[in-house]
This record gives sequence, structure tokens and C-alpha cells, in this order.
Amino acid sequence: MKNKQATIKDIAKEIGVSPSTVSRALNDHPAISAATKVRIKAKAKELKYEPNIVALSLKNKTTKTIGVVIPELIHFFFSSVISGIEEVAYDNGYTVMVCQSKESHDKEVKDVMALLSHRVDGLLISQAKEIQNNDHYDEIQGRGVPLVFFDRMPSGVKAPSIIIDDASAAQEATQHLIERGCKSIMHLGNNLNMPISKARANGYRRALIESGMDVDEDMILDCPSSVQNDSYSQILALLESGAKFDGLFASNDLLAIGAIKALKQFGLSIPEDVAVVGFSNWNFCDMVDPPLSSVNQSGTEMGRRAMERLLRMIVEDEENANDVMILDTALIVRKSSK
Amino acid sequence: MKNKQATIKDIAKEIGVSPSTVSRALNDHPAISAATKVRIKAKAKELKYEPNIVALSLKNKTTKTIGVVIPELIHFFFSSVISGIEEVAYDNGYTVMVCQSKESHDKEVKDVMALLSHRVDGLLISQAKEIQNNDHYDEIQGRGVPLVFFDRMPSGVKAPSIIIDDASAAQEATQHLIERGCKSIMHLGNNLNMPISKARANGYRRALIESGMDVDEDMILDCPSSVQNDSYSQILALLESGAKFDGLFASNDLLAIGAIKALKQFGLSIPEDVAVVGFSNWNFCDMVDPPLSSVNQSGTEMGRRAMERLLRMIVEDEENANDVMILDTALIVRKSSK
DNA sequence: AATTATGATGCAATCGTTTGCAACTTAAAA
DNA sequence: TTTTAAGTTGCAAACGATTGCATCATAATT
Repeated sequence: MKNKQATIKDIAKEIGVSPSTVSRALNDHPAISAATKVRIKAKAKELKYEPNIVALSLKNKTTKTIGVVIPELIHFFFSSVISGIEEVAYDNGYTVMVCQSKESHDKEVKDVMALLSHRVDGLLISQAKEIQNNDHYDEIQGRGVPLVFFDRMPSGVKAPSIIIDDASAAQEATQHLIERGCKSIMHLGNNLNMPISKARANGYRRALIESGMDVDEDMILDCPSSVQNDSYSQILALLESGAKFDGLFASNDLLAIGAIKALKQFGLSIPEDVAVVGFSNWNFCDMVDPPLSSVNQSGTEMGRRAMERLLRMIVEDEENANDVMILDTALIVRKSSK
Repeated sequence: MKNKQATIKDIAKEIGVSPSTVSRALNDHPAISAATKVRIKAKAKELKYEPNIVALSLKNKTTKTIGVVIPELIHFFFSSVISGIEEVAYDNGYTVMVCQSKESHDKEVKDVMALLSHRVDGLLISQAKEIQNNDHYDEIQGRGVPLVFFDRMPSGVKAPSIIIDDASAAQEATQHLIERGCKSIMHLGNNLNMPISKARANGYRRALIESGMDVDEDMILDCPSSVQNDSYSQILALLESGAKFDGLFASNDLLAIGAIKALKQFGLSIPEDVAVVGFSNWNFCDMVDPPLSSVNQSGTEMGRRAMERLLRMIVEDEENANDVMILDTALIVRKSSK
């Protein structure tokens, strides 16, 4: 009951030719007579022969496999990125190995090493929050394995990236609140050590400044854990301490929803008392009450682009580049800020 | 700039011993002298040697890789299953290859063949909606590759499965609506050709019957596409045609939310006029308004169990079994049915 | 008939690693 | 001193497939 996958040798033995002949026949090599080809192909079908990709990988030094490392599989954004990656990979004959770093530096490093051991033809990475250094990225490139970052890229690594313009998108979202008439706007950051969160906070600041408003750093809150409870309790505490504001821009949708819960509970109505905008446009944005305005970033498209970029590196064997592709975002205005 | 991964031969050449010695030294074989081991290990570290898993796979006929085929990556339930699978796989030194069938029979077959070509050590499958036959499952087992189903299992294939008791869970949910006082309960099915949807519909019927209520087949609607719009428009049309009901049990959360939208729009209040219960307890259930009651099925746990079961098949090389593990579900009552 | 093409096939090495067996060196036992 | 036993190490085959080169039997050419 164990593996009995037919090999080229099995076919060779049954027909009475050498393995080389079988290999050539199966690949339609011109040096093999038509008659032999027919016999061999028939036998191959009969034995349900399928080439052993492992053996081919060893010989060709290419596995037709790419590795993906993301922070969390269960986040809608990341699972849609993987979906996009898988689509393009499949269309090009590649298979995808997925690992999740769980936002941990060590796990990310281990994942990368495991994927390298598996000799993936390329790597697609979105950086963990708790990343400490770039050593493992250097390791990847030192081995000549193509590497592309998406969404969360490190600084100081010469590799292509597919990202969105977090600062501009955040600025646009904040600007929208200002135009709507908000005079006092809060910002909820998600782990402000992360470059991506910093950028969003900066976009928030830029919008205020360009509109001639003051930036009050106390209006910027950090919710490192990106769970709704975090923003819920922080906002509730703030309201109870008497803080007043009429707009809120959150660095991700979960934080926005936590905040909305707190606001509602405190008796404030949305958007009349406080207008709220989130970030990422997760699938539940139009299901919550009120429907949440948010910055749309298409994970699927990001995944596709990243995979396409990686494929180009793989087939063209090009020099390390560090081009950055910035995907469009769009503010989706819903009731929470209308 | 191409691959220059160090091999055992490189180490052997530099130190002046044979590859066999290097291999044994690295594996702490007792026959190698301590001094040699030290020299070899130092050189291995210096050269950043990492074993080539591809070569090992060829030799050992085991790839330490398992394949997963799911219908859609972007569904919260499935991405949480994968998360659970990945956790257990990682802890046991396995890597996960992911493919999505997109609910198509052909794609599922192709995914399976691709994973078999990659010589995965085992397969974890949740069946596509549009599945036509079991040929590819037979193919897997014919090659002696361990196979475990989760959530959506076919009938007539002798393989272990990890599922929930869809009928009982649905019965419990419907029962809850009855106890709450609902006299006329609708059911929204998601593609009633699917075994899983049939089971849920049957649970719904069972609850009515056991409470001495009549089952009106017209109260069972099919929404094949599992998008909120589908249930939204169907329910709205129904309400406009004058239909009356005071309870609704949907086969999944998306359908429930679409229905809620329609109900609200028609001026009905939830749960006062109509109580609603969904299925799956997706992450947004407590974010919608009103928070949606739902049957909780832990995708992460299902993924873990499925992977554990598969590992047992792999290491114990056991006979094909067809045991079924039924995971607990729990009805989470929220405001939508309180 | 002798030479030369031509067509069809096999040999052997290769990819990176492991492992049974043989071979060698050196020290201990007889 | 000879035999025996450890203690180290290398050889070669194997996993499955590919491919340059050699080989062989024909058929075509002179």
C-alpha cells in the first residue's frame, strides 16, 4: 500500500529498452523512431507514469515553487494577497508554499530558512511587525534567490517592492474628514514603530498641516495589537476623561470598528458627532453599522503584481533591482463619514 | 549572481575528505572522530551550508511537504483552517503547499495532480462545490498518498475526515429560534446540491418537526452564489410579494447579512420583527448591526486536527481508514436573535 | 564491394545526499 | 611478534530523470 508511482525505469524494463530511450520518447526527441515512441507512450499511460518533479528539480536546479511569508493568514488583506499570488503562480506552472510569521522576527527567519532549504525559485515577503534586522534578507540575496516585498517592505534592502502610498492614502482620508467639516481629528495608529504605520500617521499630519490646522501629538494614539478591543478600551477611556473630537482616522478597519463601538456606547452618533474612516476596506466594511468609510487597497491585485514581478526576476535572471511599484488606492466613502 | 549554495562536496573538497565523511560528521555519526567533526562543522558554518531538501527528498522518497486544496482562500473560514494546518505542519517540520480550486471541479483535479507531481507526503482537501466525481481521489489513494478531508467530504471515498455535524448544528440554531418564540421560520441555503448545505437544511427541518411544526418547502430558499447580494435581493423580493415570517436561519453568515440588509430596508427591526441566525461565526459577526447570532465552527481547530490526522497516517503508514472526527460547534447568541 | 551517411539506441555522468561495505591505520591482546 | 580488535575513512551505488557521446545496424553512395 505504499508509493508505487511508476518511473522511467519501470517503463524501460517492461518494454525492453534503456531509460534514456524512454526519456527521449516521452519528450518527443527526433532521434527516436515513431514506432518506439508509440509503444513507450502507451506503456506510460498504462502505468500512469508522471514525471517525478523532485528528480527534475534536482537536475534542473529549479523547483517551480515559490515561497510566501506573511504575518497572518487569517487577515482578509493577506489572504486576498495570497489568492492573487496563487492565481498568477498557477497560470505559470508554479506552486506556492505558504508560511506565516505571526508577526515574529524569529518565525520569519525560520520560515525563510525552511523555504530556502526547499530551494524555492523565489520569495515573496511581507515583513513581520517585530522585525529586528535584515540579515535573513541578505542571506536570501547572497544565495542568489530572487526576492520581492509587498505591502510591508524593509528599508535598506535592494529588492523590488509592491506597495501602496500609505502616506498619500492616509492624507486623502484625513483630508476627506477635514472637507466634511471636522475640526478636531484623532488618529489611531497600529504599532507606530512599523514603517507602514508611521507613513499613515505622517499622511494624517500632512493633511492637517496643508489645511492650516495644528497637529496635536496627543491626538495620535497607538494601538499596537490591532485588535478591536485595544482601540475600544482606549477610546472609551479617552471619552470618559472628557476628551472631545469630531473626526477619527484609524490605521486599519479593526481599530476603526473598535472605536465605533466605544463611541456608540458613549452615546455619540456616527457620523453626526464623530465621523470615522478606516483603512484597508476589509470585506466587512459595508456590513457594519454604520457602513465604514475606508481606504481600499486591493490585496488580490497586490498579490498578482508581486508574483508577476518575481517571475520576471526568475526568468530574466536580472541584476538586483529595487524598483517600487505603487498601487492605486481609493477612498471609499460610506455612511460613517457622510 | 546565480545560486552558489554550498554543497557537501564543496565542504569535502575544501577540507580534503570525502563527501561521505562530511555527511556523517554533519549527522553526528559515531564513526567520525571528534576532531574531524569540529573541522567539518566549522567549515559548514563558514560556507553557510544548508542541506538540499530536494536531494534528500529524492533519496528518502519523502518531501516533508503536504498539499492543501481549498475552495477559496479569501473566505475567513478557510484561511483560518489553513492557519491551523500551517501551525501543526510547522511544528512537525513540514511545509504547506496551498492551492485553491475556486469551487471548480477541473481546477481541483489539476491542483491535485500538480501536488502529486510535487510528491507531497499527504493531501488535505475540502471539496469544491462543482465536483463531478471521485476519480482524482481514487488516483491519490491508488498512489498510496495519505488523504484527509475536512469540512466538505465526498461520499464513497475511504478516507478520514474532520467535519462538524452540520445537521445537528443547524437543528440547534433553528431550535433556538423556535424557543425564542418564532412561529414562521425561513431557511436560506447555500447551493442545496452541496452535501453540507443539504445537511444544514435537514437540521432545519428536523428542528421544526421535533417541535411539531409544519415544514413548508417554500420557506427554503437557495442562494447558490453565497454572496450577500443574492440573499439580499431574494429576501427583498419575497417581502415585497407580501411574504411574512418572524425567524430566519441562514446557511452562512454572508447570506444572513444580506438578508438583514433587506429586512432593515423593508422597515423591519431585528430581532423584534424577525430574529436571524447565521452559520460559521465569521470574524465580523460581532461587528455588524445588530451583532449576528451564529454557529461557531473553529477553522483553526479543524485545520489542526486535520493536519494531526494526516501526520498519523504518514508516520504510521496505516491502512486506509475512514474514521470521521466530528468537532464541536456552539451556537453563539447575539442581539440578532435575543 | 567498399565506403559513407543516416537513423536508432545505449552508456555513463550528473544533480546532492546517504549508507552498506571494504579498506586502512593504529593500538591492544595473545 | 603476530593476531585481533577498534577506530576512521573512502568507495560506490542509489534515488529519477536528462543528455553528450559512442555504438551499432542498416541503407545509400561511389
